[in-house]
Amino acid sequence: MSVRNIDTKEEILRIGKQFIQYYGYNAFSYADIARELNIKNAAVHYHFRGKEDLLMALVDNYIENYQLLAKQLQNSKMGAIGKLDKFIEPYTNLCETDSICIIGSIASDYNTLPESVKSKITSLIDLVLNMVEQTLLEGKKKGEIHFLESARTQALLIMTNLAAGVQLARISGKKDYNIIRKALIKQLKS
Amino acid sequence: MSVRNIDTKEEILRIGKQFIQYYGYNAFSYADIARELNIKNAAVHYHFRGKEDLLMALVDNYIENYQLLAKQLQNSKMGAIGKLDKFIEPYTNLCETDSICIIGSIASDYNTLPESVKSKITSLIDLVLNMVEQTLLEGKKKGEIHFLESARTQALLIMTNLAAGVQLARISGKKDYNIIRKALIKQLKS
DNA sequence: CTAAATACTTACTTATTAGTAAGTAACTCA
DNA sequence: TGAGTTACTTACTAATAAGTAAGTATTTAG
Repeated sequence: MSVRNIDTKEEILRIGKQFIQYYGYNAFSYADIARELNIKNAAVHYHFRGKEDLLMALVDNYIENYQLLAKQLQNSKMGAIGKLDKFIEPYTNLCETDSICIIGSIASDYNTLPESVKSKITSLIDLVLNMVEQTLLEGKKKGEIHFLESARTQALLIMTNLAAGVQLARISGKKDYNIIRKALIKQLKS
Repeated sequence: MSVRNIDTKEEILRIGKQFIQYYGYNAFSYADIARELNIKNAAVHYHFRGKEDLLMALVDNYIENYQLLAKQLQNSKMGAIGKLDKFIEPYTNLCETDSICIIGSIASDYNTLPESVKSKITSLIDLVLNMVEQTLLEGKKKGEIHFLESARTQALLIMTNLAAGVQLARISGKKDYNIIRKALIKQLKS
């Protein structure tokens, strides 16, 4: 080897994340990742024994990031709307690249995934739902936002609106996603 | 051939529909369909030249069915809530078999699909959204249901709640789907 | 300075994919 | 009755999938 890569493992994770959000788990291969990074097929297997391991690492990654976000939101003095914006922002970014969220992507391929991933994704959803729920409760307490359902139910509604919103945006364009996003915030404010 | 099948073509469509809702477009093969129907791979190709043609036929099928439903709802004397229930019912049935709706399934695999399908799925979404929008407008006019957003926006919210609701149900169970479904109806009634 | 560990490549295997060409049995209609 | 036509099967191909074993160059540690 002439030039060593600084961190191939992280690059594989980066591309893997991109691919799963753009193509879906069953529609990209180790060869695709290798091509993108100008390495060989087997190099990907060196860092992640199998596709299952790569997916597990990716989900772990998301869990870590959401745990971090949850802590940040907990400790932040930001208002509930601001916090929800922080939660919504990544979905808006996904739209820009015709990508969908990891939960939607995994849910779609769920019945073809190994058991290890199936059980891990449950904690990710729990984490996200709890974070939104807490933010909603806090905002309601402060009188900043309003909703009639339980915070948990409201969190479910918001999450499904966003997850399917980015999916819809792929087909009928970002306009529909933005309509959904704005309606969500508007409803909570009124 | 000893015994001729009554209608293999329709059987292929039936299984194809099942598979796309259960596994996703990129996770089932003609071999899978053939195995299920006890025919050979090539027999599937006889009825549908390629996977793309099968998918097109499936989407056409959905379009026909939704056109029929739209007409039925238009001519029905049923109330708006009853009509929405008729729209929601299939999603509830999908949940029972850990399946997701065709729009969600196609949206997830969208970036890997042939152009022909991509453009056709747009009309399906249009059809569904218009149907819900009209039902909402009618119900509002009669004072049967209430919502603050435009009927189109409200239709988008309902559709995304349901589409992602069935996806979520795969992972965290039917309970969450039912919470979403009941909250939707409750909100429209109040 | 050397042995082991790291980060790969080369070269392969086995399974599965979509798809096709050629053959065949049964039905259909003139 | 016999010449299509329909609905397949048999038997294949070329491409791609995930995955592995063995080799190699570079880095690190003692």
